Amino acid sequence: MATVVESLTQLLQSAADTVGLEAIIPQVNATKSPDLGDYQSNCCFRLAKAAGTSPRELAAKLAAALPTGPVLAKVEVAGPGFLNLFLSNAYLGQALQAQFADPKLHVPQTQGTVVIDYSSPNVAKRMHVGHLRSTVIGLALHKLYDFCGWTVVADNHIGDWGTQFGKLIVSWDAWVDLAAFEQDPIGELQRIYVKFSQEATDAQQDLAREETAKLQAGDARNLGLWKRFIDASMVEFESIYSRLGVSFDVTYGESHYNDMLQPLVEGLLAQGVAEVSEGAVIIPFDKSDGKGLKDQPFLVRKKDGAALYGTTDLATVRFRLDTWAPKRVLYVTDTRQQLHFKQLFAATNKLGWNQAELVHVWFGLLSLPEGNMSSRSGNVIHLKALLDAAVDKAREIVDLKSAELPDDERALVAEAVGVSAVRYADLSQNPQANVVFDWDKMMAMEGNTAPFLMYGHARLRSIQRKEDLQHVVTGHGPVNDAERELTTLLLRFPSVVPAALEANRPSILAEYLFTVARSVNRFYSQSRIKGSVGEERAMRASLVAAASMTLSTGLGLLGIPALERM
RNA sequence: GCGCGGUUAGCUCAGCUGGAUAGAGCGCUGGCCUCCGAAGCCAGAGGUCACAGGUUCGAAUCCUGUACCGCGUACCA
Repeated sequence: MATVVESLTQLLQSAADTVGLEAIIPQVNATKSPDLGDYQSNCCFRLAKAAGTSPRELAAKLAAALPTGPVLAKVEVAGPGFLNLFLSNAYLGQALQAQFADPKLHVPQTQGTVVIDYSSPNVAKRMHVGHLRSTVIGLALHKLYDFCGWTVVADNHIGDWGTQFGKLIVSWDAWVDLAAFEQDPIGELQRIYVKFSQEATDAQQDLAREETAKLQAGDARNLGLWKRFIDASMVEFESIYSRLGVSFDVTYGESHYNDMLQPLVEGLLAQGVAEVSEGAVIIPFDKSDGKGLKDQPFLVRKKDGAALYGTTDLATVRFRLDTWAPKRVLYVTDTRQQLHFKQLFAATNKLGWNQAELVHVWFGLLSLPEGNMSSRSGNVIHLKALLDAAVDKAREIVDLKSAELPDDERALVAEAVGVSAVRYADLSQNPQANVVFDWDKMMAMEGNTAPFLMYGHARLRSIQRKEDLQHVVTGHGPVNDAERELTTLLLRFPSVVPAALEANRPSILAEYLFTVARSVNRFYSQSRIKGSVGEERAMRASLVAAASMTLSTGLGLLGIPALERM
């Protein structure tokens, strides 16, 4: 069965043919108020001039040619030429049944591989709230693409190579407290790293460069220490990832590309794409390479011969193309790297590496009220501390509201609710705006929050249990306003998910789910299942089933568990 | 200088492939649990959509300019 929009578009098209309009693509949109119908079309404004009439007259002709019947209950011409389309309740019921007979809820499926590069923290540092956005947005995209049929390769491109290791090695030799390292590896690494950046002498700085070079040349001792730092870091990262439900397919860090870098640069020089400038190797651009790229060359080798992250990223593109032949590659990082990726993409164009669509999914900066976050100055909030605080707060609420649940379940609920609240706080806002960290906002549990959405779902499931309802959608159409509103909203799911995916903005889905949850609350305050019988009961039970499936599926795509009880 | 963002209700923000009276949350005021979960629902107060032009039947949305804020802008990532 076609989706609602497809059906309406088709009806309009055939009406247009009847009237004698040619080659139009009539658009229909959801209305914002039920008095204006369920859908409306503005096509008459655009077409009137060519047809030699006024929009209103044309709308009247189209309305007359639109057959009311099984789909359309009523067509009205309104205002200066709007065409308001009212769907029949019976059709809405059938459309809902068809949508929920499909495990993918009519979300269009796409073939192809997408590589998603997200989270990507630096080794030897504790994850802080600044890492939240990439991780949480990246995970949601991971799930969205997966749901839409893509083959997803999630790659955690960790910062496990480069100059910070020389510094760490020098710091280790000078200051490490092994007992402290045993206790809290990352804490100790971070302590000595901060100490280095605050206190290192010039001699130590030089030594650090030497140690970095030795590491990259394969020095056994340095490699051993390096491995130790990474292992400790991965334990730390995993503890956060398991709470956030994140898992990667591969974790090729920057180190993985080390051997490819010098041959790559030599190749670029040989091809004439790169050139030597001021002792360094650059890929120069002019304005034909992209807006703002003039005089912004891409650096691929420092004058001391070392590679830098541009080099690594270029090698990474090549490796990903060769390994997975992706159709699309997403880089989920903050706004500060926009120029870098613009340069990287322009460089791949010059090289003819056009097999994949490379997309920088960027998000705004998270700062603290005291200013920008900085690991060095200690002006950070650790992710674990934030999650723990949110879980503690959730626990208080669960204890208060759901004392009847067993203790261990309350603990699980608190963990799910607290972590989800934090996750949703970040997911639900415009990713491209900068935000100032706010404890109360991150841990809010009322209003437009994850707990609100989870509550909506849990309550639907509770109704199903208490009323012993089947978890299926029959074809009975809605009757009252709340039922119609919920139905038409649920029918929009198949267009919302691809929209969120194509914009690479999970917040589009989050916002939709919020409106669904509100509609659900209104619905069961107006339409009681208990005590209802016959067709009315079947219809309401269907809405409960359809809404709970939509919420659990949608929440799942955001990485939020849809609990049965909370 | 150039590039990329931001500016909408007291506060935090949606809405930006142009559409009919600009929406939420928090806070504030007032209702709703003998009734399937009140982490909820209903009602109310609250807005020159930064400013100025332009395009259009129609602009918070598109274009141009201005102001203020943030970020980036060759050897860190």
